[in-house]
Amino acid sequence: MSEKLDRRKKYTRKVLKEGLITLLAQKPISDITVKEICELADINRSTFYTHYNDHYDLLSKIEEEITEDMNEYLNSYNYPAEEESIQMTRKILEYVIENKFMFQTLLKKDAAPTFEKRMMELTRGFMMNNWRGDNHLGKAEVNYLSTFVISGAIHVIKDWIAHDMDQSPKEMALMINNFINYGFSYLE
Amino acid sequence: MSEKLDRRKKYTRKVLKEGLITLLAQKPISDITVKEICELADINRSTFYTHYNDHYDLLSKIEEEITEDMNEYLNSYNYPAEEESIQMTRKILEYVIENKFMFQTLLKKDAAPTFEKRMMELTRGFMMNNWRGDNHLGKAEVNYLSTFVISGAIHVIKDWIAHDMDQSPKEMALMINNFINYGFSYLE
DNA sequence: AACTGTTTGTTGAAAATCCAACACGGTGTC
DNA sequence: GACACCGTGTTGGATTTTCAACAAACAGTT
Repeated sequence: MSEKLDRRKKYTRKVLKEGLITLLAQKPISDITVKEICELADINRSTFYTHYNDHYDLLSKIEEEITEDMNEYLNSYNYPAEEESIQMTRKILEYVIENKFMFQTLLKKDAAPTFEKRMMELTRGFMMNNWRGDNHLGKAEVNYLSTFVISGAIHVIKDWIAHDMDQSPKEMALMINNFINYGFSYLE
Repeated sequence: MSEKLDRRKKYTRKVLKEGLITLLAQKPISDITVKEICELADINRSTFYTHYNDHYDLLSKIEEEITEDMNEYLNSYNYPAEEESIQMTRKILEYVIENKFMFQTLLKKDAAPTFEKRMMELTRGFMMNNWRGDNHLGKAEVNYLSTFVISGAIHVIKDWIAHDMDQSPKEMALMINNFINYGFSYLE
């Protein structure tokens, strides 16, 4: 599954990714050139093309990596003495805080529009698996509702990021959870 | 004179140097192994040997680089409205401050004993060239005196570093200069 | 429309690095 | 002393990156 990477490959991809992230903090992906990324990363441009098709490809690989990593984190340790539904939300927020800069640039308006979509899907999948299992309703309806609810939650998170994460993850998790709960109460 | 370095060489040498400096901040050069440096720098050990003979060699290259760089700096721009003899000392201190961490580790006791010697020579050469030219005395005596004076000055700088550079470079330059002047007044 | 400058994607050969393996010397342990 | 362990320096072949060059697409200027 995961190819063996020798040191050089690892390094090359690392600095190219860092380079793109840096540039994404300044301008949207469409204004960024491959040449620019390579100069910043101090990597020969021809090397770039042995790893990625273009800078959009590189961006999607970055996003892929983050979502994979986040997914792993979400499925890891749980705080034992906390209500299950709050835990989930809290862990998501913690992960966001850990990768503050990354999320700030990738969720920024127009910087990388696809990232938000990925986050939606990941978060939704996770929630669908872990939310209290008492949904005896039609799958379709539940799915649509979760889209509705999670879209709202994600945008609250974006707001939170925009306000430089003033509230603690725990605090925010409680609040967002109330929103989500209220949304799901539609089913009852 | 200076060979052309392709990106890879530059990078390799850069991280190896950084690695050694990091380790030197923790223990003396004699306790450091080549293997250790390579692991920290994430560079294959065989590559190390294509650049340096051993870690002492690497250290000397580092020192060489610093002294060259410092020499260049010392011969650069002068503050126009300041007395010549103070300027010199001040520039030296400024350079030290710019490379604070480097000097702190390299001048640390037992970390790298040769560095001090290099600094002595460099500083002395610079002073001999720039000090007021009214020395109609025998070269030999002036040389010995300068050794005496500069050795004192360097150890004052070491003290200054050890005290985390509380005083400003300008302040220190004035003070050290007074010491030096007093030393040279021996000749009069 | 011709011109200028810039980015793109691709190529081939040179250069550098990686990796695994080796024999060797030192150091400490039983 | 025999033993295991670890760092050393070196080698050869595989892999990767670099560099310089190229034709092509594109944008902006006059």
